[in-house]
Amino acid sequence: MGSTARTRVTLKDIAAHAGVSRSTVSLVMQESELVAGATRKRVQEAAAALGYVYNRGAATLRSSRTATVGVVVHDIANPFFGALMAGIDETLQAADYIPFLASSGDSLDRQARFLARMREHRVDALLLCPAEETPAASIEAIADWGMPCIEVMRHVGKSPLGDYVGADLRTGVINAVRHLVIQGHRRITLLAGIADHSAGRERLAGYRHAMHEAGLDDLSNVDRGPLTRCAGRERTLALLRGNTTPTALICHNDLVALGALLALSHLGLRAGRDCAVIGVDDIEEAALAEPALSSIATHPRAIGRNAAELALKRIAQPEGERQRIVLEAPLVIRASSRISSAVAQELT
Amino acid sequence: MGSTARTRVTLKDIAAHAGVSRSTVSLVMQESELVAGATRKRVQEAAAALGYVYNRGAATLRSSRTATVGVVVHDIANPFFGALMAGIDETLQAADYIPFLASSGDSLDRQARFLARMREHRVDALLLCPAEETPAASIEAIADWGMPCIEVMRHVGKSPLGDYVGADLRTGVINAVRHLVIQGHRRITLLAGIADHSAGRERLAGYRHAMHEAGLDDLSNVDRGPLTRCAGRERTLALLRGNTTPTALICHNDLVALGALLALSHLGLRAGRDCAVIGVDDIEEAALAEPALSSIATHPRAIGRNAAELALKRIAQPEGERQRIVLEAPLVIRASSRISSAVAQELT
DNA sequence: CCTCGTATTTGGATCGATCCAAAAGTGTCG
DNA sequence: CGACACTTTTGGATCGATCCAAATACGAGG
Repeated sequence: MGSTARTRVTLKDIAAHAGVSRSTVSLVMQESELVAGATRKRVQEAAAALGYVYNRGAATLRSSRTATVGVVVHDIANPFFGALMAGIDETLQAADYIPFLASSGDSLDRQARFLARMREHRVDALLLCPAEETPAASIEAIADWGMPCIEVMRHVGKSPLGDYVGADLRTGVINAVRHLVIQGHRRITLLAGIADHSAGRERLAGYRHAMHEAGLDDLSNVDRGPLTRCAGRERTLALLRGNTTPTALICHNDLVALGALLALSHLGLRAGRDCAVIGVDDIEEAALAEPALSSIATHPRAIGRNAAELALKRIAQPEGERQRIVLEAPLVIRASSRISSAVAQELT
Repeated sequence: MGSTARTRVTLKDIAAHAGVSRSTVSLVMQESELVAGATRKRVQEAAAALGYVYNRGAATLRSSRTATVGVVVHDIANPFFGALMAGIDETLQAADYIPFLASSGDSLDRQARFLARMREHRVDALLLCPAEETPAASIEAIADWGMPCIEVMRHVGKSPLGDYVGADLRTGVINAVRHLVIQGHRRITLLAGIADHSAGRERLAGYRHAMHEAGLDDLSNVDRGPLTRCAGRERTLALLRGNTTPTALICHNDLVALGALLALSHLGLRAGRDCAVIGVDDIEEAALAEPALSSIATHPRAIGRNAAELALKRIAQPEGERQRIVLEAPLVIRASSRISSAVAQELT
């Protein structure tokens, strides 16, 4: 197979070899229906014989389609975004698109630099988990560039400006609170993050709504802090040493919840019996924790798939009606929030 | 800021606005030293005033540099590869390069499709964790295409054909076995994967070497199976129910090891006291498991950084001498492999 | 003032595809 | 046989940058 490094094969070479014009070869490459079957075959054979490699850059220059999509996440090392990316990759691969990836580290500066680069590369669309504090103007600017942008998981402003794909965390948290209330819990604390973004606000709204519904407004308690496993452990320890200790914790994500489980076992308490714990995301680890962790499942892979599909649709119809896809975030009940260890069940 | 959608600004427009030629503007964009300071400033101001966006596609057509790099991993949802990717992204961002990402799912077919696409996009280099069973010919073919390729974590063939970045798992496993032997363990089982690739062979070589060194050849026991957390649990249960039960387990990766911990606690046994467990990768979760998991640290982020740096170097010097970078994989000793719970220490 | 070397600037060709309007080929039918 | 409709094919212009050899500007020295 090893070919000698001769000069690069272009459409012109194929045209000469197959006895047709450049234009015809181009049409074949674009899988156009215009060209006759016999001709198409001859051209394809010539291309194969010469070892032709399509030059997408050259095609882009004329047609301004790149078959690429830009993806920005906060931190690709976080398993949640890994799974999200897996869903995106899967869908794009099937459509012969390829993702450019960047981690913003929740820094506006890095996000801006990446966006500028994506613009230079003329990606066909952008999948953006906006960094904290991203101003609405940035999203509008992207639209202004003529670049379709899908906001994923978070959106800037009160409600999404354009296309959006996320999980229904509000309902998820409401279900979680109801599930706890039914079991007799009254002092339910929300372990939230510090930053103020849509995904955090949704959780908070669900929590407030459900606590109010249960007549527990005056027992509402929101604890704000960092969102790592370690922080979850420390914050839980602090809460349990306070004077009004909660009987149940709803955590911003599973990492924090797993930290909370560590804190409980460190104090010799049993999650579920002594204090209920519920996380968010239902990462793989949740089911295998000891005791198994109840969690509001956000299905990152499915979100990734939906977001990528929406991006492809928007590329095809740039002016189509904007969509807002909100996937269900069902509560998965496991031992960490059950007094008795009855069989696992799911609430919608 | 919202500009109306007028026709796209090109070098020609800037040239007209600044009263110079296209060529001069081009030189400014390339940050060439040739152009006089005053002219440069005038051009830059004109570009800013007109809202110019560099068209990298057009530049590529002529210069055949894309400022992109292709990255192939097996599964981006795996936290190990997430961390690896974070290191790659970090390094590339600093150099104004951008990664294309694809998950091969360890499928040769998907890998081949992605490689073909990368070729069409003319990436400047490739970072490849080769899928299982990748033939050496594929790697040679990539080189033949004139595309620098860095093998990461795994390499095809006995030893790397070209550039390679990985971790010294052989020494890591040797240290693990020695650490166990010193504590009196003799029946040490290696929980390996099924596939035959370099990373698996290195672990095995280390294991065989150290067992031989300790005169334990006839007690060597390699168990092959799937590499998930669940599989780790099941495989450990099966081993402990066998007739010659191991007193220590060295697991292919931390996921398997965490599964092993679950199995032990399920049987009412305590890891470290009743059976030692050591994993590979030292993922974040390892330190927080209960009991804390000993692990051979592969530092995926550092590997990602090194691999990306090597790629950049190879782009600058395509014909430079091939490199083989093998990072240390130190054994991090925690409670899961210690009889007494002495303070944590590290072995090199 | 002219010459020569160095520092800047420039026009035209070029990279490799697509687009478009027009040309060529094919078949049907009065 | 010629008109007409329809299917295929084609040449030239074009996308927006870079490359290169040649032109020009500038300054110092004779």
